[in-house]
Amino acid sequence: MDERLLGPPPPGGGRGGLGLVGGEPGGPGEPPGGGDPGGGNGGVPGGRGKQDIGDILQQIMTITDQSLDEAQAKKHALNCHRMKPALFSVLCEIKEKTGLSIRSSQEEEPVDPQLMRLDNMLLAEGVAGPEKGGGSAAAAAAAAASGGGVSPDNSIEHSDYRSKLAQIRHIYHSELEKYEQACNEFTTHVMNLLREQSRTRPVAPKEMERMVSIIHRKFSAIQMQLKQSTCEAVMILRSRFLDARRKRRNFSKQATEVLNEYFYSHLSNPYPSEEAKEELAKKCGITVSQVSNWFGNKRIRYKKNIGKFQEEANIYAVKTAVSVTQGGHSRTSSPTPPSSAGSGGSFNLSGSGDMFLGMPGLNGDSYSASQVESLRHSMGPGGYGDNLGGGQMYSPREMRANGGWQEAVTPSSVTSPTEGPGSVHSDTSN
DNA sequence: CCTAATGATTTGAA
DNA sequence: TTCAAATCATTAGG
Repeated sequence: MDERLLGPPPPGGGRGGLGLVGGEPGGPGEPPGGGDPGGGNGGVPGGRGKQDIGDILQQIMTITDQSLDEAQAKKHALNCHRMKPALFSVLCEIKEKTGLSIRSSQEEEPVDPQLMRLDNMLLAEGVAGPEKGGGSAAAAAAAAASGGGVSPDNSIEHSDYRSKLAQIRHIYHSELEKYEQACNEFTTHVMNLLREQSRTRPVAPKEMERMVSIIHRKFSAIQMQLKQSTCEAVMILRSRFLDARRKRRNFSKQATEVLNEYFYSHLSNPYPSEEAKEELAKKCGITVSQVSNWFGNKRIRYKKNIGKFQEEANIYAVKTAVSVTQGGHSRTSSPTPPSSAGSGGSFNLSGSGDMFLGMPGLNGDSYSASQVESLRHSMGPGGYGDNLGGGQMYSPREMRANGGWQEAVTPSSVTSPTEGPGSVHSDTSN
């Protein structure tokens, strides 16, 4: 007979999906009064009222321990309970009193500075922001900035870099979209939940907003992680592709030619000014810092082993001498390396600054830096070829030059047994 | 594979 | 900041 009261709720009950939007009014719940343990007594909210509310509260308390099915049934019972309106109003009152405290502890979003940083970086890298256009534009800008706008080999590497960056961007966006979707889904989920609950207890719209903002905050925290790892990936990519040390390219023959020309024609003061560096960089299709690096390396390596660079020095000395005496037009721009200059141009050298440049080559280790210096001094400041190229401007460190930019090197070191091209010095006496 | 050459980076001084 | 010096890491040639 009353089997329905004891048995489990029929499957057709109020259980749509997760029971979110439940509340089927026509569900096979208890008949009126069925949930009333005390029975009788009509709807008088007097003496028994308290106990009724306690009952309901108990149901609420235990609801979490129940299976969903039962919970569903109880919920329905709750909604249909005749004391529900009373409970509702009580809850409203409670809420009224606590509402202020809730409200005061919310609504302040300081916009995480770290998130801003990440956003900015992703935007700058072209990962975030407008799809293709922004990305390629940023990459192109980076290429232009680093390569001075030339260098075809550079662009190949950059295309590789760009494709990898695009990959990252794609992953980033799809993940972001996924998160967004999940966030929206979850938000509607919670909203539905709240809406349903609002039939049982008072739920202010403010509260809903707060809930939503909490959810959004949680998801934005996840997004931040995504952004962070994306940033890391980009950084790694950058370091792998843009760290020139890892992927070093030798400068083009022409570039080294230009640089060497400058170096040997300013041998007395091989410190190009900022302007000169810029011009050299432009001419060579490299960056200014690369020019600086080159000169730094050249100076130190030249100084360390002048003998080794004699031939080179001769070559460029000839070139500059020729270009000077012949009114600027010379084979400096000719693609063929002036290997013939070493032999064919030797006669020409004796007249220009070659007297000291050629000597060491003949004598091997008999020269010394001080000799070179004194010779240079005897020739007057600037040495040979220093006036090449017209508007040459010395860097502020020019004073160093006359004192000898290679003064630091000790002449004895050249003749010391450890170096000298000709010296053998085998100390292996064991 | 070994080695020299070479561009870039690091370190410390001025 | 720039430079010298030492060092690293890659490239090129044997």
